[in-house]
Amino acid sequence: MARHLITSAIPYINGIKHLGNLVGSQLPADLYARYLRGRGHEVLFLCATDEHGTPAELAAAKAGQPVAEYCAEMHQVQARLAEGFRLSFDHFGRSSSPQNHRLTQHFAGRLADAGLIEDVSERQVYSVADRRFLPDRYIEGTCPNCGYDRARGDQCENCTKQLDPTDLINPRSAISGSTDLEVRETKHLYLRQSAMRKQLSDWIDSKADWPILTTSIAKKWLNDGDGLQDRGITRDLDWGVPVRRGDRDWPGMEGKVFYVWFDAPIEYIACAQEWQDAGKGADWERWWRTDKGADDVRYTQFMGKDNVPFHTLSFPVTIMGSGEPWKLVDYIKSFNYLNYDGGQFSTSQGRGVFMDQALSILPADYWRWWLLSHAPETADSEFTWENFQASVNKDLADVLGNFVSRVTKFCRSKFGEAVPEGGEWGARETALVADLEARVRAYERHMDAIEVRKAAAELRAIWAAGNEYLQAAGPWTVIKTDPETAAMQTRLGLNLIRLYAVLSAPFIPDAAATMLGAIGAEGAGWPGDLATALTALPAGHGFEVPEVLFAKISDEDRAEWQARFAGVRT
RNA sequence: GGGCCUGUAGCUCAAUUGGUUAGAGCAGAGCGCUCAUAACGCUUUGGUUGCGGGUUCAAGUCCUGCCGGGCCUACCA
Repeated sequence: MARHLITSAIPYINGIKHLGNLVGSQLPADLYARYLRGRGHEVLFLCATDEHGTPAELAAAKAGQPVAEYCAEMHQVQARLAEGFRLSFDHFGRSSSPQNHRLTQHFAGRLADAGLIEDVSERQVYSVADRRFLPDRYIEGTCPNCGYDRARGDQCENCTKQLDPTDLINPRSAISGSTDLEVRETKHLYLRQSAMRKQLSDWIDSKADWPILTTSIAKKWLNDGDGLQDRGITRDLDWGVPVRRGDRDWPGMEGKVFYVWFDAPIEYIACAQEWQDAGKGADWERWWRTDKGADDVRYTQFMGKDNVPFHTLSFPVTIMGSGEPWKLVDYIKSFNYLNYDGGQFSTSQGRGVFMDQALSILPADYWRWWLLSHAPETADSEFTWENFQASVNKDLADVLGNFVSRVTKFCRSKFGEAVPEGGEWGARETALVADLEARVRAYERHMDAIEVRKAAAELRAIWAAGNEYLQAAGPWTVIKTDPETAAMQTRLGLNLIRLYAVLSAPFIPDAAATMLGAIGAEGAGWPGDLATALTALPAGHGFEVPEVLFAKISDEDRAEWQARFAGVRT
């Protein structure tokens, strides 16, 4: 059995995430983690909240709270929602943890010792009224190119021209609207990514099996213009990891913090320490240090495409540049965006369905199934209520839910609530087993390759095979003339429920648990040989008819939700 | 502007990386079944693979030019 380290891109702290965020990283990561655990592998699945940066400070200010308090609260909110969606993190950490502070400072020290950090003096816009330096996009003004009066300091959204904040006419703070701005000199640390360009390039080139989306973004950044640019890794903010060189002060950097994108990926590592410190495990370094047992770990990261540059370039520079034997990522699974009904999901504009709203409408499994079976793997995909209703009703209620229902109810009415005895498999059963053997192995291949949509399609076909078999076998007719054979057919049907529960658990864990509970097979393991797996429930084994697994979404429900979520979240 | 991705049936997606007659699910039509959440099964209609050239014995796949959609473009994270 292999050991798998899995991390999901860590969600930003400033609010509740929407379904697009969920399907882009945390949900597929959970699918993979659950699958690998199901196969018996040792898994460490980590996620955390990303808590630093200007937006967090502003969100806290807006909420009228100290930023630390705000982040602590929002972390709890996100943790509860993660539980609600059954995200099976081994630990859900915080990038503001003391462990991450220490580790971030440690990495910075190592990188400085290796000559990969340099001081750069630069001029930045400072807002006197806000008493802070403003990131480019927090400065608004009139576009010198097209005259649009709400152009941002990095780019004009109207004419798409890239801008420098000092280009803007009548610049003002996007935070307060103040025009009391001045350009001040400030010193920052830069990570000399350019010095490792060759090493990174060779490394990316060696990853021929990565999704095109991942490697093409990485190569673009490596080769665009003058090649990979160095990157500022410090900011003039209060909230963050104070700039220190390991455990020493960093002269000239007093009062500054590391840039959120420097400390956020390091939290993947620190999170393992948090996991251990929380008493959930031991010896975290055997997951992260190749000199301490991690050389047999396979490390897989999940993220939306916007995160790819940081995971293919900046974080690897941090790891490689440290000169220490930290585990590098083995596979990066990246996703496109999920759109909402003709436009984008938007956190800032409150457009779409958010995690808390989703759970207030329907249980997690409904969302998990739709989102995963429509994961934006090759291109952006789109959520519509019609499609959601159709998929849920057909796949979950009709194909799977109704199968469980018809088998258990038929058995109860004809044989009672125990697996019936008698009869032997014939040609039809042997053919079914052969068909399922091929399908289950195909399902495993897709899951191993993290081909999410293909895996979902195969799983659905496996469910459908049960209905096809029942229809062809017709135990409700056979029982009139040959009760023994009908008993055998019904017994196989009950065993199929057990099989389906195990196979489906990564996608729909709650329903899978209900199914296993109903047939009294809670400890059922991953199927090896299908003939064996489908005889696991012996004659005489008791079961119960479960409640309806999936209720259908009515046209009225759909219309009501469609209307409710047509506007913006307030 | 530059780069990348994408365009296949009414809808959502496949197509073993250049190889028979382009396949699934949904929706539509017909038939069957009656155990089941009016569920299930079988059959079936539906495609000039965005458009035009080119390479090749062979192109959805490669090249090229248009047209459309999307993303990224380094100080939001």
